[in-house]
Amino acid sequence: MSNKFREYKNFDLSQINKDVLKFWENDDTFHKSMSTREGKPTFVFYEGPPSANGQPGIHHVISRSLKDLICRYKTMTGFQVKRKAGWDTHGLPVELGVEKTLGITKEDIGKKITVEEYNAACRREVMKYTDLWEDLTHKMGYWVNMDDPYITYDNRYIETLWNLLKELFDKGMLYKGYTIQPFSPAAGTGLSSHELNQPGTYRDVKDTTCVGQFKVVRNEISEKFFGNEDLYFLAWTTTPWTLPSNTALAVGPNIQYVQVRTYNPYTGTPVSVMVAKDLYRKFFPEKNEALDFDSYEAGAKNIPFEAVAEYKGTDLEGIQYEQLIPWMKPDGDAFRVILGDYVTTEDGTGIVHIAPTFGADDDRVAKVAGIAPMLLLDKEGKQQPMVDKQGRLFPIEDLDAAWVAANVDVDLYNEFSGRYVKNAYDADLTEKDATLDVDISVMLKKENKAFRVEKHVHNYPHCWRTDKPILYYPLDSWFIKTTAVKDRLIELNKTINWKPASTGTGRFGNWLENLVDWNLSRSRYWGTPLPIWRTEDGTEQKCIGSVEELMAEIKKAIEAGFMDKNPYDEFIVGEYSKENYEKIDLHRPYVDDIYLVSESGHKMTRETDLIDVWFDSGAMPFAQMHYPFENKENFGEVYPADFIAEGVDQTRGWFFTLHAISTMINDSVAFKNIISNGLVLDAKGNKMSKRLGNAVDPFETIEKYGSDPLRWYMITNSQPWDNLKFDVNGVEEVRRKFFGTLYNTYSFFSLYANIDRFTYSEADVAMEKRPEIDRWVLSLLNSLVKEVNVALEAYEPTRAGRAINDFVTENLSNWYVRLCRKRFWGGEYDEDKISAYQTLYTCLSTIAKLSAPIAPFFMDQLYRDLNSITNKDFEGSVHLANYPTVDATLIDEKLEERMTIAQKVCSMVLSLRRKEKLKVRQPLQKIMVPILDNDFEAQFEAVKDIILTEVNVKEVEYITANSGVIKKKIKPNFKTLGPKYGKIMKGIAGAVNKLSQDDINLFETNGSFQLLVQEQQVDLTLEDVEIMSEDIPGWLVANEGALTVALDITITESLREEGIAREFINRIQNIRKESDFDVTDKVVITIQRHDNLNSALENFADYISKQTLASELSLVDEIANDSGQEVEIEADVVTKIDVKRV
RNA sequence: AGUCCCGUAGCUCAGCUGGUUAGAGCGCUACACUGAUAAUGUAGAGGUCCCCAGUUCAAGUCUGGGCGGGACUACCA
Repeated sequence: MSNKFREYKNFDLSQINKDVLKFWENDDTFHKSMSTREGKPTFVFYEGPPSANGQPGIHHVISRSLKDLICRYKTMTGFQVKRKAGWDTHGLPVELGVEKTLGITKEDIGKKITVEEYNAACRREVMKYTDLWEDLTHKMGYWVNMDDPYITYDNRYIETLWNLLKELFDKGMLYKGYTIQPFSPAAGTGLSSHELNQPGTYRDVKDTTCVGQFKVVRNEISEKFFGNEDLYFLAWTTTPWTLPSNTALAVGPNIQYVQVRTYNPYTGTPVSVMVAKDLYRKFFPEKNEALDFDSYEAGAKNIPFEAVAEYKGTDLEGIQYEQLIPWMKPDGDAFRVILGDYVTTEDGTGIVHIAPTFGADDDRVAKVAGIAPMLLLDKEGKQQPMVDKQGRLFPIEDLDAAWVAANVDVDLYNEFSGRYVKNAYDADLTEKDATLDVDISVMLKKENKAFRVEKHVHNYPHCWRTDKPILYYPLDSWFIKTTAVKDRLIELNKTINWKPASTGTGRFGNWLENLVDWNLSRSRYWGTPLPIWRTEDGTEQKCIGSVEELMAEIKKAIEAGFMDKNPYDEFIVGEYSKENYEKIDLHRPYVDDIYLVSESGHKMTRETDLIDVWFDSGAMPFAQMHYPFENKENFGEVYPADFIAEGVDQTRGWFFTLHAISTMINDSVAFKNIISNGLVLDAKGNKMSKRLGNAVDPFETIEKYGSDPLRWYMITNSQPWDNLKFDVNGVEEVRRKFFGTLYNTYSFFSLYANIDRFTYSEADVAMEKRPEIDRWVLSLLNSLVKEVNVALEAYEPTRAGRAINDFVTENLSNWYVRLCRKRFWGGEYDEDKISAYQTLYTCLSTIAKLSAPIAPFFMDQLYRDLNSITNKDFEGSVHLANYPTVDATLIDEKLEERMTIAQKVCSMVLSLRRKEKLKVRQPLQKIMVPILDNDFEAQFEAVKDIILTEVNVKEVEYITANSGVIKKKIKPNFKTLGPKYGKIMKGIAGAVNKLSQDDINLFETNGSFQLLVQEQQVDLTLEDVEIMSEDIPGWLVANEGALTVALDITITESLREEGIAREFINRIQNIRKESDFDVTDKVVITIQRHDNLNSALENFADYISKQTLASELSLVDEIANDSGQEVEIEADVVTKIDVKRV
């Protein structure tokens, strides 16, 4: 094997990507990265399962890069990081995909196609794009263990879910309740939100609306609001049929309300009403303000009014009112004013009528305030809303007689019992018939309970199948009582390290604060079935927690005669193999065919609901291990997770369900650290979508650039939690700027190392023997190592990547390598040269390790290219190596500081040369630097040589502060003076800036100075100001911050000749290069005489020869036309050079 | 509508606990350099730090209110 460093012809990251993938495959590096860490502390990572029924996009690359880099980093720092891949396989998107593929709708399931066939299609559909996903995972270098992924439709996975559900059931945390959902009485079915989003469902309709007048109960709370008249709240509704179900009124906490004295327009009764200030002009036009109160007659068109008081919403909270339509009584607290954060003053009265059974918001705020809904008891003993499933006010005869006797005012209700709430639901009625809304409104008018009744056009959703209006209606659902553990959820959340913190305290924290019970039910087919069986009357129920338990219950059911045979007969209890679990299917329709027997011997059927797919994924810490059936003892090794990362859109999804299930089951967090990343937008900041055609194909990008620049770009361009405006040009820039520079640096190293046969076989050159610049770059390198470690420990990869980027492009390449080039080429293979090689090698190797988590491909290549030759700390792959740790003894802040001075001075001198049009090749005699303190002189002296070489100047002259030639500048130090003097700060600044040179000198000698500013004495010390040199009159001077440099631009004859010599060297080098000579070839040089050049050539012949590896340099009178090359040394000074290889 | 994120040069982003010339890279223009060369250096142009108030001696930075972009949740009398 060659012991030369590999040299590249061209730089192709895409090719490197492929080469390294092949290497990892052959070497089995991923598995090694886990097996070599056997016995080490574990770092637990959870993979949020993607759904494989959609294609992977570029946005998946960013969250997976984040996941991957943390896991690789932790591996390198010595942890064993197991990470199991997973697939999310259930849910609506899969079903919709299948419906589209098969050309059917939900209604066809069970009719045109059996549930069995349908679910089989789902099972096929869901894994449609697994190949693509695995390909992306592979190509982008996302290391996750795909040997044995968890799959949510797997029976073992479902069995764990059942087990968890049973645990919740046993704890009393699983209950059946209702939620308000869109419901179509005409179709007799609930509608999903996506059905409601079908085009054409929202239509403008004209309905009778009613402003109800709710009479306030006069008591201690309300007394202060009362005058002579009765007091009422006004609340508007577009659905008067819900008024009988009213149980509360909501006001906006920050809305202003006015109390107005007036007359009811329909009855002429004097009343006092409460309405939002922003809206009261709608009811009380300005023109009526002047009307006389006493001369008002009932029925007159213009009604006098008078605003008497103003209140804030919060002032009204708790006021009680009389039930508007007292047909029946709710069971519990009701009829008071509550606060609703969603109340607006856009329309209506700014006071919202609350009917918890017919509005989702209503239900929510009522629950929070402890207000009871209006529920009836039907003949079956079930609680019902006031409207039945056909859309009728519940017929009295359908209600429980005893309940009716106790709660219903039958005389009042009889007139309305059985009426349809919308005429559209009644086949016998037409648009012309009076609606329930109208009849109720008329009734209220008569009873002095309506303030305004009018027709109103509004937007209302309709059933997409029947075209009839939908109702928001309470439908049965199973819930998890998450509110019972709300405090604990909040408490545990505080222990989680969120990146960014605001998502944890804000978005997630607020979500927990406003937690409602988790609605678990889904009326679909492809998902985890709810394992609850019930008797017909609902009095007995069983929750099944395992297949074993189900088998036992089936056996009982067979004995009781409810089942003929056990469909899961072949299943072997206690045998956890894949094969065994493939013998059964816990999905619908199979579980639906299972009937069980209750304790009292009744037949039980399964609740047909599926569970929310988010329960599937949130339970993955348990279910991926088939806990507790397997892995019960070692569960603690993989729980809780140290780290997860997903898009911020998962906050209320996966993040919540993980947290909630873990808290409920184990009273523990599910994850300790979390990065929630933002979205990937297109270059213009628009959301990417396939439909708009602005989506970026990750495969194309990786193919073109390799995944390293893509990953590096995504990580370093913006903080992960900010949205990323994805621009391919940025990827290209990263490729060129960062990877290109690093590649160039390596190429430079390998080129010369191979020439010198450097293989790091020598012992390390002692630090104190290394030149300043080596110690400097190593100091910076260690500062970098420290910073990168800190950043990654804090889960802030952006900071880490940016720091590495700066070091490589600025310090290593543009400064270290540029200044050290001459040390590598030519000359002896001495200690200085070895030191240079070792230093550069260390930098490159360390950078490879530091960057490996972010750019795993190129860095592995680089690491192996370097270490396979030297065998220094060679672990076969960078991903098996140990992450660099800081050697604090190598960090020298003074050294870093003075090199910064050197860099600045060089840049200043170069800038001066440029202004004077003095080429850098022209040597100059000296620069002058003002020295204001001893420390600065020492610092400068240490980097003097570097500066002089870099700017091609022969010497430096220090000018001391008191030499009198320096013009000084003084600036106030706001940080020290501000707190001391406050208000007169501006005056002080003005006075300080005006100080003369003599004042400054006096200040410096005395160490203090007094000023009188705005009649106040100000004592300044040197701490309070910054004194710096500004100018050296008579010289060419540059200034930057506190630094000042003067350049002597006199060119003596000797300097001129040296300049000419360097011009020649440059031309000769060019010729060598054009002639394709090898860097080490010796040459013979012949130059044609020229009067302007001769003496320079004679005086600097040795210098020229040495620099160009010439064994002979001779001057001739003329070089024949067919040989040699014409060169221009200065303007109009032309001669010929002939360079021949020996 | 609520909650959260973002708004600084043409573009992508820094700017620590408030401190006085607001920075970098890319792009643009000009010049230089040339044994890292499909590199590199120097300089220049380019900013009402989204707007309005407030706190402060001092605000890109803190507070309040808007506006714009995005996400999630919800959906209305």
